[in-house]
Amino acid sequence: MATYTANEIDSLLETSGLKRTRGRIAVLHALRKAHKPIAIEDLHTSLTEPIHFVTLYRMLKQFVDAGIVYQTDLRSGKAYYELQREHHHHITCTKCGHQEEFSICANPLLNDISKKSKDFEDITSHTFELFSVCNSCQRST
Amino acid sequence: MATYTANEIDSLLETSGLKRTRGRIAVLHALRKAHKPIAIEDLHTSLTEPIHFVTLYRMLKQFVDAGIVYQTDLRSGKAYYELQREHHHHITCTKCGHQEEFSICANPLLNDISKKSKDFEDITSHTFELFSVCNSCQRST
DNA sequence: TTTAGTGCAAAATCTTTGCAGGGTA
DNA sequence: TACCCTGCAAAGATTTTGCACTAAA
Repeated sequence: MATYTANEIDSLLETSGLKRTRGRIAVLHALRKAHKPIAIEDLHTSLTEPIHFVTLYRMLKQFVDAGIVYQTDLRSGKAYYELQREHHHHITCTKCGHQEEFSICANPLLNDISKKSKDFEDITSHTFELFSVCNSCQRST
Repeated sequence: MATYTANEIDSLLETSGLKRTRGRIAVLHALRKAHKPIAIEDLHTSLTEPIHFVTLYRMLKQFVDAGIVYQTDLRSGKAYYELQREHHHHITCTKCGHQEEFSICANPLLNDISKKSKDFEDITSHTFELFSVCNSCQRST
C-alpha cells in the first residue's frame, strides 16, 4: 500500500519517455510514501538511495512537465511536490503553518474554463491552495 | 480610472493599522496600474518613488497579511502580487509563458470548504492558477 | 553505440535579518 | 515623544547552469 508496484512506475516513466533509472524509481517511491506535498529538502532526506540535490531538482521538473507530479506553492518560499494521483489541497495557517487537508478539488471549474479559452485546450495542471488563520492562533491574538 | 482615490488608499491603510507613508501610497498606485499579478522586480521598476527592494518586500508581506494584496505563484520561482480587489486568475503556458486571464474564481468552493473545516473559520486568501501548453506551442512540437 | 541521466562545483536569483537613522501619528 | 517605517549592508535560502563522467536503451 505504501509503494507503487514496479509495473506502475515503469509505465509512468515509459509513457513519459523517461529512462527507468534507480534514482527516479527511488524518488517516485519516496513521493508515494509522503502522502502529501513535500519540499525538496524533505524529499531528499526521505530517500533510500543517495541522490544529488541537483539531480532531484532536474527530475522533479521533468516529472511536473510529464504530468506525473503535482507542484504547488504554500507561500513558504519553496516548491512542494506530490504525486499527481495523490493530488489534494490544503488550508494553511499563515501564522503557525498548521495545515488541514481537504478533498474538494477545483476540477469541475477547470472544464468550464478550458471550454471558454481560445488559446488553451486542456489544463494539464493547476494549483489551488487556501490560506487563513487557524482558530487557535485567532484566539491567541 | 487608473488610480485609487486618496481616500480609498487612506481607508485601506487605516483599517489595517498601517501608517500612511509616501512609499506605501506609491506602491498601491503602482499595483493598481499593473492590472495583473506582478513580480517584485517589475513592481519596483514601475514605481515613481524611489523605494528600496527590502522595503518593498516588507510592505508586500504586510499588505498580504492585511488582506489588501493577493499573493500568488506562477511556478516561476518568485512571488506575484496583485490588489485584492482586482483579483483574478490565469492559465499559464508552461513552454512559452503566455498567459490568458479568466474571471471565474474559486470563491464558491471556498464556502463549502470552510464550512467543513474544524480548525479554520474563514478563508482569508487563496491561490488558484492553471497550467497548460498553449495551442501555438502544441503545434510547434 | 548513442543518447539521456547524474554528480560536482560554482553561480544566479530571490528573500530575509539586524541595525541605525528618519518620518508619522 | 513614541513608535513605526525605511535604507543599507550583509547573509540565508532556494534553484539553476556548465561540464565531465556514467548508465540505460
